[in-house]
Amino acid sequence: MSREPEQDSSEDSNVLREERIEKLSELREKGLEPYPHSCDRTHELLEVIEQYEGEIEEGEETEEVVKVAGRIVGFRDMGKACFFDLKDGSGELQGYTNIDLLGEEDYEVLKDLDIGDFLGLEGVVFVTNRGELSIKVRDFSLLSKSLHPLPEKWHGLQDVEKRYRQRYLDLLSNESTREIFVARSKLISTFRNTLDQKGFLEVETPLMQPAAGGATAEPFVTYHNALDQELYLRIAPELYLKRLVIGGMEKVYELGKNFRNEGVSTKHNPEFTTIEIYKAYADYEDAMELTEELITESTREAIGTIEPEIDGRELDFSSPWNRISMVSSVEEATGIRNVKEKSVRELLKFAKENAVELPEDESDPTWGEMVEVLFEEYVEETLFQPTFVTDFPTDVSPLAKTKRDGDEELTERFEVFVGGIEVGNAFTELNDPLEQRERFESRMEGDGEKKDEEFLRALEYGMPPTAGIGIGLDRLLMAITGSESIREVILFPALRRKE
RNA sequence: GGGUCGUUAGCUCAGGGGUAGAGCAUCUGACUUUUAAUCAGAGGGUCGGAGGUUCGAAUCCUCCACGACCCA
Repeated sequence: MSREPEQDSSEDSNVLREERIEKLSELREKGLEPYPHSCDRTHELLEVIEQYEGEIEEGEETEEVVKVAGRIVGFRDMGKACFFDLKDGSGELQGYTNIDLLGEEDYEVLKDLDIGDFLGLEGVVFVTNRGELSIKVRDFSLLSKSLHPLPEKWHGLQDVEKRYRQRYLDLLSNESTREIFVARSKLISTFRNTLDQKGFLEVETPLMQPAAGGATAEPFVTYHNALDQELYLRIAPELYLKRLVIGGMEKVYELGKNFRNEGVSTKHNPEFTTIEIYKAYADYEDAMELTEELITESTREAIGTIEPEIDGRELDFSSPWNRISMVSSVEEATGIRNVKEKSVRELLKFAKENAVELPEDESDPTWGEMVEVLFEEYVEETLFQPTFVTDFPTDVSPLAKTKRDGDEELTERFEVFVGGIEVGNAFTELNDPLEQRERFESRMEGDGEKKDEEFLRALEYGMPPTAGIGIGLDRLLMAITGSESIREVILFPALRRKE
């Protein structure tokens, strides 16, 4: 069902906006264009600060004339002189001018500008009586007029809904928000740089797939008219990336979005960003080593430390990280002995006695599913320090190879936990095509991993021993910034359309 | 999907049956080195929406919308 877009009812057609629109025509009457095409600048604000901070004595001023630009974020009118704060992408700098510097006519124009307007300034740099580096403005030009007042500068924008819907205001008025997204950018580029340096190729595989595989999740469905078929937004790139390994691309990664048509929560957004990495001739031990390096280095670049304080505790990424097998972790946390030998019935009994709720759709759980349920209930959120949880049960790991010691109940699979959050999942990839077919088929009854004939055919051509890693970048960013909600690390999180 | 809480001026927030409030922002005036500038004055509201109870509702009740948190 499509609906006509509705008039934006939040548009505050109020007095403040009317006043500023009135100012637009006044400016044009004076021959000043409020939206010029370009501006001439010599310095970013931070460059001015770095060049002159501590270099000028109080009362002195530079001979060099600088041209800067930015948004007015504060204005202090003293009558025939005024101070204002200019902000650009690099930083903030105070401007000073007076009626003698500008002449009466220009000075009146300047005083009539509003907080939020973009301004180009020309002047010399000096230090005020109070010791603040400032620019003494001899000329200015309006670069862009703002029609709405900015959020109050002291408290910033607090309304959570408005922060998400109008993220630009959040970014402008809350420095901590800006820092998170700068960190996000650095995190992502460090993953890329590190892998590129190691000779990995970045690849792109379909976001729209004829069958949604590689994970267990409800997909979004869409439709291609010319092909006359349904397509699914991918829930994971895994099965395509393995085809590439089969095709001889032995070290590949893909960084991008996955889509899952499921609940929205503090840990789930319908579209989220992951990086998946495949390396031929490697196993999950190698994967742990690579995961540790990638996460540590990208954390260092993103937030400037590998020992951040989160919730009053020090999160320490120093090597080596903790490793514990899933079964041992469950034994430790629940007190159940010899989980490996316990029957499904015994584990179910324990769960029932301890009021552990099973997933709705698990009427007839397997041993592995029970171990996983107990792990999630008793262990997961206790894993504050970076930890590898290894050797997942086979029946919850349909794409992972079983243990090399012959134990078919367990796989060479691990998940990484940081700050109590699952941030990664990796395994020695199952490359036996006939076993993979059986694994798919034994799970066909449930809602598990769907069989993908095209993928199975590719696997039958032969895939070398391979390690695969998936890391949730939103989750990782949450963990290292101490964000309580995934919405704090996604610029435009999914929200219900507002009427 | 269920529970709890929230939605009041552009922003941040008070007010919990009896005339709609403050600070910042805006507007007017004063002030030529201020910095949350200061001082004097003014304007600004469908109290999220719709019903209901009441002599009277921002306030109590019901439903709806959106959001936050917890649970599924």
